[in-house]
Amino acid sequence: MIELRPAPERLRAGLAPRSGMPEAAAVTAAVLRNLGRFATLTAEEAARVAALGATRRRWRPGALLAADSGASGAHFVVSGWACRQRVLRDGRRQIFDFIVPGEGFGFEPLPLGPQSIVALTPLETVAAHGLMDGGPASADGLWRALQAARVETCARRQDHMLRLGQLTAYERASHFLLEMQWRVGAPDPRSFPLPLTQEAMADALGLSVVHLNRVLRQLRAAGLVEIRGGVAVVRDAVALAQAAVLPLPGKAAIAGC
Amino acid sequence: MIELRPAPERLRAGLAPRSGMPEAAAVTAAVLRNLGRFATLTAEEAARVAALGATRRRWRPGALLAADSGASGAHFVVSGWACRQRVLRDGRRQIFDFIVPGEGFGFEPLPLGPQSIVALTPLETVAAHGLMDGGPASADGLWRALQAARVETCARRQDHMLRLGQLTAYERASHFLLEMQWRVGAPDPRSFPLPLTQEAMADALGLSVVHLNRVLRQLRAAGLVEIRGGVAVVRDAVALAQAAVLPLPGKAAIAGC
DNA sequence: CGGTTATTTGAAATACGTCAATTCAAGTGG
DNA sequence: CCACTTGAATTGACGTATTTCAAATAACCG
Repeated sequence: MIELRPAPERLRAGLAPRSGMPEAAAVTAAVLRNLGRFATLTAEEAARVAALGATRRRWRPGALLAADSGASGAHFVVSGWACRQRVLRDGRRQIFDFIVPGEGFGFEPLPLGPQSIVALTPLETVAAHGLMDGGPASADGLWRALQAARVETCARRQDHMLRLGQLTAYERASHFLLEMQWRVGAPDPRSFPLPLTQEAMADALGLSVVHLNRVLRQLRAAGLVEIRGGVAVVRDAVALAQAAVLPLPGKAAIAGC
Repeated sequence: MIELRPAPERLRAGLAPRSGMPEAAAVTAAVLRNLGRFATLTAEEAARVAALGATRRRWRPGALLAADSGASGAHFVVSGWACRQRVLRDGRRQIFDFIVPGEGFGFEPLPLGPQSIVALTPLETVAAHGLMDGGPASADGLWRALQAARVETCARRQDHMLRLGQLTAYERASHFLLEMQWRVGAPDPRSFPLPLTQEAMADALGLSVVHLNRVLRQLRAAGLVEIRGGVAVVRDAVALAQAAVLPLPGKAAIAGC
């Protein structure tokens, strides 16, 4: 049986080529798209975000973006994927959360404890300095979007705890993939970029790589979802949601810290 | 072999009798002790907290203190234990966190998500309304204490994720007991109140009751810790800490650019 | 193309869950 | 003080989910 050849760039799926736009704005397109999910921004606010493009910085996979007491300031990831994680002496690591293009980190005013933020793919960030200069009043939409994003992050953490504590491996994987589909929000609802190694997913879901691999094979065999070349293809969204047990924080479901 | 008889009140260990104090202040003693862990309060601030005693309210085990979108306001638990939890349709439940005497809930400005706060023992709360009237400046110590408590809560949640995702049952139980010892901060460092059923602990740690029971038996047999009559007795703190696999800040990340 | 890292698969070990029953402690009412 | 009840703790036997070990592809990268 002849397999279709996966796309040439495997782990670059998070890097979207944006050719037709003015350079500065193109950099922060993902950020605008993401913030737009939470609140509508005024033209002035959008311009303020676009201006951040000047501070672009590149990182390679494995780079440490921020460490423990991370007073490194607020940033947005404009392309590529990162994660928050913590590593034990014996090598076990727990990934607390992934950071996808358009999302930020370091907005918490206080140190968050012994965690570090690490690039999982080639990555680009921009600094979020001065975004809120002038206080909440001067940029209401921005402020509300950032606030809402933080709330959603909290909700996601709860979902993650529930996954780790109560769901089976099969349910965990399904639920995780659904969450990612919803977060990444690709134009085509039937597939979305997922430039993660199985090892990274396993460390997030609290499973061994081997077992995650088997579970993914099950999902593939059952015709629910298929991951190939850094892209996840959803073949049966209904069945996938059913396998995931938990409803996603799609609408009114939102959690506090 | 004759066993010592456990204390008569089994699950009441969280209810400390405070007889020698003036009534109003006695109610909130646990709150003052807890906030004192994070910042020193002025006499004026302490009085403000003590005044909350007038709003005392009682709940019985199983009572629902706050529900999903619970805009029920901020409260302190002054005696007894509660938890934040979420229950699945099929009955599985994940306990996200326990709330011990002196700790508060509902301080988040935003709606709680699909979680509820439930009493695990007979419980008393006071409302925290008006605590911060006049803004942060008027009660600096209080404000810093509450802020620090919130940060600690976040850190605890990360610890919990790490427990659920990476630690074995034995390690989970050890780590959990250590955390509780530290939080409850009893006068005698060799024992502390733990008025939780094994079912509650199991639901927090993502284990079945039966297996948790076996793990606790192992810990007892190994001479590390013993739970009896709602009180945990730490017999070998060093070995317990060792079993808990104290996690360390993430490294394993390449410093790159 | 060769070296490296990721994915995939098999077989065996084990950690953990389920089912079912027993014990134990505390409460109730006679 | 003694049946009787109820809920929690405990234990055994057994099934299953998940891990570990080991090795073989397959994909990627310079």
